[in-house]
Amino acid sequence: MNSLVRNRLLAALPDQELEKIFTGLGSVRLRSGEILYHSGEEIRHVYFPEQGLISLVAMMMDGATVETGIVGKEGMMGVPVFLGAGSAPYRAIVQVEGHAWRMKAEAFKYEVLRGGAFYKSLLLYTQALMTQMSQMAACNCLHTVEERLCSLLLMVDDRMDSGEFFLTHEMIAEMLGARRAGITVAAGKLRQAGVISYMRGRIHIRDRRSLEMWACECYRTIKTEFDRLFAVEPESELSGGPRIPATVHWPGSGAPAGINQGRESIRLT
Amino acid sequence: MNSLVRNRLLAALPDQELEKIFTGLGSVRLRSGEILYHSGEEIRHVYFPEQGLISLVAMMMDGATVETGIVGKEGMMGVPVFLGAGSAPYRAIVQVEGHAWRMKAEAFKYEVLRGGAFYKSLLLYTQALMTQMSQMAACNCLHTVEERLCSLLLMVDDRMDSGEFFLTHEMIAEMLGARRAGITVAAGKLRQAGVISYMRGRIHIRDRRSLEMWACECYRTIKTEFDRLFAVEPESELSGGPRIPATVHWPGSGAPAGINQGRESIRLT
DNA sequence: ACCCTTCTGTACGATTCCGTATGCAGGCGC
DNA sequence: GCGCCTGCATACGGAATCGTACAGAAGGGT
Repeated sequence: MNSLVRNRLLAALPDQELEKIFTGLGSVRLRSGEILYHSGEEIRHVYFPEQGLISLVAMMMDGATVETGIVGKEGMMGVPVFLGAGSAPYRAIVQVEGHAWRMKAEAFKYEVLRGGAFYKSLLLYTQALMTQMSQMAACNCLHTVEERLCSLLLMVDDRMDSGEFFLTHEMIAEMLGARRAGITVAAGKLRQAGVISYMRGRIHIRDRRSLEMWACECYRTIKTEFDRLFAVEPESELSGGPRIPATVHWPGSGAPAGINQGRESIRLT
Repeated sequence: MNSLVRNRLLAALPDQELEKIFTGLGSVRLRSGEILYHSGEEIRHVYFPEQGLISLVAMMMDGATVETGIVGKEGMMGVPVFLGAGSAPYRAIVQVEGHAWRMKAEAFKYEVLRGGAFYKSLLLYTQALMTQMSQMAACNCLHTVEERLCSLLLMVDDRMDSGEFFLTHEMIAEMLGARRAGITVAAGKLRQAGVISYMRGRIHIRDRRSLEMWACECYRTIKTEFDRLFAVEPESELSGGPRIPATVHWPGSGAPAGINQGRESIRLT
């Protein structure tokens, strides 16, 4: 059975709790380039991506940007709300279009701060995000653009439903804090080696195994930590995967199209 | 009145709660170079530094290191415990000797996870730490060793009781993920300009204002976020600063020496 | 007083990446 | 079919940093 909720944080909830949360959720499209949070501004909604990709991006005064975190269907955008801070000094921007559930920050606080399984898993998710940031901090310092490109592609791919996604060299450059031309060179090498192919933003992972060889260890470190923190418990596997409350009424304009398409497995585990 | 508890997270607690926490605390010395947490290993204690400095350090397989977080009297070492993860993929190492309160991880979980003011402020501290990591990730990518050195010195200085502390070029190199020789060159420039002076590890900040000019914006971004999250509420300022329960019995071998020396103000605010 | 360790100063070729620029190509709008 | 915008390829001098190496200086131990 394919599930209707693909966001892992939501899908892992006990039926009762998911049902309760669900009434506060609305479905929204994530459009590439859309800025969800501006640096320092009040956070109005938290997002639970179902498809697509959102970046946490640190911005410098001269306009330089670096991605410091990445959120897809495995996580949530809006941890600062969860932590009791109304804003954060970084920007959240949609890199790969898709759709997400979202919830008003106020409602989220009200709903979640009472504790429960959801709360616990959000704490763990926060730890995972910190690991990501920490490792990226080290990675940015020690590894080449080429290695970091490979890690990025792997992390993106983990959060996608197919081995293909849309990211221009320009966008990647902003994520890695490098020049566009530098990305072209690095990506060119990967293409030459048959590891990836791409054309006008459409990137295709051709040989994932090789990509992992070219990547720095940071990718694996981060992934291992995610896996450790969100190890699937035996009983929840037996229970037939993610559930959705029977009585749910779909908010917004109905379920997003394509929700049952693509690969079934969530690869980030 | 000088306070006996200088750790800000503890000092900010209401009397009752501090008293409760205090029974679980023991006093320990932090010795330079001491490793408090090994990467990936179970965390046994959480630490609340009173003096000195602890680094969160990411380690690569080839032995390369980069600091991704820094903890002094403004914070706590052991956020992963708080978040429900028993370990984290980075190392905690004492950079500047001092002393701290520590608490068994189990007791900490039992004591803290019940909620209360402490819990709330730990959530905020987690946010501050994430900001630090995030900004450092960007900084490592975009700024020169010289700029980053300045930021580091400022962050260390903020957590010290005097404008002087012990850090060799070698140690700084490991924190910044750079070569020792590179640090010598950068530090040499600062000395030439009269901004700092140093001799065999003893570093003296001579002109803080200039140091801030040389530093990248990251220092200020991080500091601003700390200040925002831990803005002192009016009434707690009126109440005469940090308090300690009247009935406290000092754990360990009594209060550490020197606890009433040094500057009174906690500059990290 | 002397040794020995630790810390610092400095140098030099190699490497990575930047800043910038110029040209080509795919694909959309008209 | 023709422009035009966006995305990609490539080049070249220059800056930052690396890897490495060697030597001087400070200071503690014997």
